[in-house]
Amino acid sequence: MLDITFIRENIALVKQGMINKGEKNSEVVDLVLQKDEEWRSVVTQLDRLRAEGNKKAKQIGVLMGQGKKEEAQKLIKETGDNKEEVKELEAKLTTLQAERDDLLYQIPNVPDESVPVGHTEDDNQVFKTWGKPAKDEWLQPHWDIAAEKKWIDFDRGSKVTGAGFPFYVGQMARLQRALINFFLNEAVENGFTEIQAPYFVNEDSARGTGQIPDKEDMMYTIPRDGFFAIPTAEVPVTNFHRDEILAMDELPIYYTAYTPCWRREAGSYGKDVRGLNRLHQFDKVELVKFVHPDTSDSELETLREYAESLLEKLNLPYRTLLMCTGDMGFTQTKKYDLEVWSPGQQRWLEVSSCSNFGSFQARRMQLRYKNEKGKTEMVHTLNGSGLALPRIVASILETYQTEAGDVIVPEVLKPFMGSDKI
RNA sequence: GGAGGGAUGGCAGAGUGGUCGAAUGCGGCGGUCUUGAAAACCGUUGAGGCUUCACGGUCUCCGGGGGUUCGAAUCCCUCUCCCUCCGCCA
Repeated sequence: MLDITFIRENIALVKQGMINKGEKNSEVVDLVLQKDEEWRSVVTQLDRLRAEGNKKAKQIGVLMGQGKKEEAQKLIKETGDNKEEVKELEAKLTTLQAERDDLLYQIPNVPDESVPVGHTEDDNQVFKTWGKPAKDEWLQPHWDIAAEKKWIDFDRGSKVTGAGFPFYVGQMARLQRALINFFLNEAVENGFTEIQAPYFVNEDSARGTGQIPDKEDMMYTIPRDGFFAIPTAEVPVTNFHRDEILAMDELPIYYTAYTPCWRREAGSYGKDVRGLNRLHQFDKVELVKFVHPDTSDSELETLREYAESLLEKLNLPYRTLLMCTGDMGFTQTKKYDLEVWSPGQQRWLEVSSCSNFGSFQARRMQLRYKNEKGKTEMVHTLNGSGLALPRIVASILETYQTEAGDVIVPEVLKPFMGSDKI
């Protein structure tokens, strides 16, 4: 969420940000300010009353200590009416605060000024392209290759769990393990600390990174225990430092974590869900950064460059998109998407999303640091995929297939695969 | 799953109804001393809100939530987490 003081001082900016992100109800900005004013006036009233009550209670204490019971009794009688009023105001304050926060949660993060204004994916800017997308006639989509070699078993996955939960068999399972190892090793060599995280999180964590209330429907739930199956490692890893105040010399902090990810993906259909394009369970190596506010802009660029380097090492053609305001999401100030080329489908597939959240997540999580002057301030958080596996697997199968029907192992994965062919 | 014991400031650890937001020690920061450092000594040192140009004033927070009371870190209820023992177990 945004800082209410920031909103108060930047009304036009926040509203314009909402409009640019495609949020229609920018009048919530006015509503939240109105609520906030009401809230503050009640706080002032309540504080004054409580101060009075505290003073009397203290006096009573002193009198009791001196054994002046009658005088104390007299004072006790006086406190009665005050009490009722305090209770009333407290209830009012709680309500106002809930209403204010509710509105506050509806206001998205303000896009960075370098982000192109636009409404649909057509307005995203191609920031970079790398490699030459293969276009040969004979190229097959990965689902045909995988079926032929019995590498991925979608049918048994459906039987055992449901659609979108495939089995990976034999060399395909090994290829996934190879990718996970490759990605983790690379991340660690680039200064990220490896973390193994819980696969379920509680409600506070889901709220901390903004899945609740914004994207609640994307997650699988374990109602009996109040847990959510993580849709990305971002959730547990970013919440790792929730409710903490970090020392400035601890920053920046870089983490990487491999986890499975679960997403309900309600409403998806058609070519988007074919093969490995969109699954309910998939594997991903995630990257998370906690940084000083002054550095988050440059940290986003190095995060993007790192993610790009993985695709380059795998020798997979890709392009990087700078997402426009309308296509970037609620919590981000700026976001890049990396899309790998799928020769068998002749289309781009998103394999990484690198985002700067500014202090938006940190404020929800009360994740702060002590700055130069000893004042506590919100840190900035960033994250990116490094990388998501299924579409990489798809792209490898399609890119590294030969006309003879083999699939060659990418050079950097050979040490992990123990063979030249899959 | 059963029985019992806990949760206090960065850490350790007092505090069982009344000037307690909290003793004391350690750590941190500043200073004195020193060529420098250490030791010693002195001072300082939680977070957040409201208000104020500022000085300041004031409120809230002793795991979370609720209650009793004029007054709660202290009493009651409840939840969560941790520890010990038993059971089960990868």
